Amino acid sequence: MRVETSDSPASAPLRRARGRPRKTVHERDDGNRRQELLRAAARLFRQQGFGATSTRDIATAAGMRSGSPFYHFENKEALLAAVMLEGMQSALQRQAAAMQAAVAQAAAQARTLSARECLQVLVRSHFEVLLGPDSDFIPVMLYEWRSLSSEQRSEINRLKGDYEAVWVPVLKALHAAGELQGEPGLARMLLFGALNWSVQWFDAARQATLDDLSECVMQLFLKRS
Amino acid sequence: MRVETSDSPASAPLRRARGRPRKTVHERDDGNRRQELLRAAARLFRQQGFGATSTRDIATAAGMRSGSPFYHFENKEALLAAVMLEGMQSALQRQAAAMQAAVAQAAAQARTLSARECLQVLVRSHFEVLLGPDSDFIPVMLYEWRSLSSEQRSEINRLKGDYEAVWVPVLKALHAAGELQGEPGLARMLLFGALNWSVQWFDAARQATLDDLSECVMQLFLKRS
DNA sequence: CCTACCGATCGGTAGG
DNA sequence: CCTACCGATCGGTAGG
Repeated sequence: MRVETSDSPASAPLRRARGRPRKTVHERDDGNRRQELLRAAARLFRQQGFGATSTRDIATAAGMRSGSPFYHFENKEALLAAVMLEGMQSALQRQAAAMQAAVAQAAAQARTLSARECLQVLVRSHFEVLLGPDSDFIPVMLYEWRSLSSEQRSEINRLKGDYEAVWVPVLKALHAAGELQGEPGLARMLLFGALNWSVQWFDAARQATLDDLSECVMQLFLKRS
Repeated sequence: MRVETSDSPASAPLRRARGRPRKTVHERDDGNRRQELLRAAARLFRQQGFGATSTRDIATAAGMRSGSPFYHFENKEALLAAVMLEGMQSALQRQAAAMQAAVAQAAAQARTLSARECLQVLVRSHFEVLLGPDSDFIPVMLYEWRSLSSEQRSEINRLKGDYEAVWVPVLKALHAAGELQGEPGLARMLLFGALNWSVQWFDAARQATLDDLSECVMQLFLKRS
């Protein structure tokens, strides 16, 4: 479920009445402005890199003055970490939604999903996270990892672990069935590489659809059983 | 195994015999000092990113003062471009050497290389370029591409084209034989992604060898024929 | 969230 | 390649 950031008149009254904020917490209730900062930061970090993007660039892109991002985030690194966190949460939600929908559809036909079908769903969902709408957050996480402090890495690493954990039994089943070959640990990393690299070359305007891409992955990686 | 760019082989022992400390002045040995700058820049650009690495960091790592890199390179961007150029030239040399050695070995047995064997050689050579000794240059090229000006990109793009051109007929033959499936253009990009992503996770100290990795790639991507 | 501002650092240069 | 230096920009802060 994406957070709506475009100014809808209905959402304004829903926010807390003006007044003194709780001083201890930085992340106040003004989700809207904060969200605009996150989106601007994600876009600029992706286009230019973390090191080449100034907090002034981000402020300007979000329609603020140069000091204002530090009202929402402690420092530039915390902004990067927030972008990555948002990206992972969104990715986990999309992954879970895609799996649940597929399971429900199979159940309606009184059958279960094959491992092959599971992989298809995961691959397709992964491409959507990488290349679909609002897809700056995860590429930033993938390609700016080294700019994070080690403290911030651990929190996001937990979510990455959750995300990958869904794949493991699927890949294991395919390997057991002989449909996926090569040492499973290495094979998993190679597969993720094939998918993640797509952010470097995929151009939705000129090339294949995400369905084409997913189909190619299935054909390329899986053996006939 | 490093490529000497402008040094004569005789000059290295000469300097060493004098035991000259690096800061001694007025010896013109541009090739060597330039090479030290390139190596330091490659390492730092890879570790920290282009934007997060100052020219002072690089100068210090090469044993110079802050202004000295600009004696060798016009500006910071030109230094980045030089790192990438060096990486691609080295990669092309290694690729050509690996292919020639394999072809010669097959010829000694009065036979030709199969497409499968060609791919094996290319994959193994690619992993060496990415993960072997002196392997900072190509990862910098892969992950700092956006920091290059468009002028500098075109020169390096030519070399990238040369590098990929060697793969195309091999992949085409495997596709024709049914050993490699999926739309060939997409399949090539997915394959490169699987390989290139390895720089993000491979740890030579704890994990498999480059031979293990190459074997896994072959098993994962190729069908039995 | 803005105004006004600061100390630090950066890429780069002049001259030897 | 070093010394000495500069203008610009950066991350970040005080106070309202």
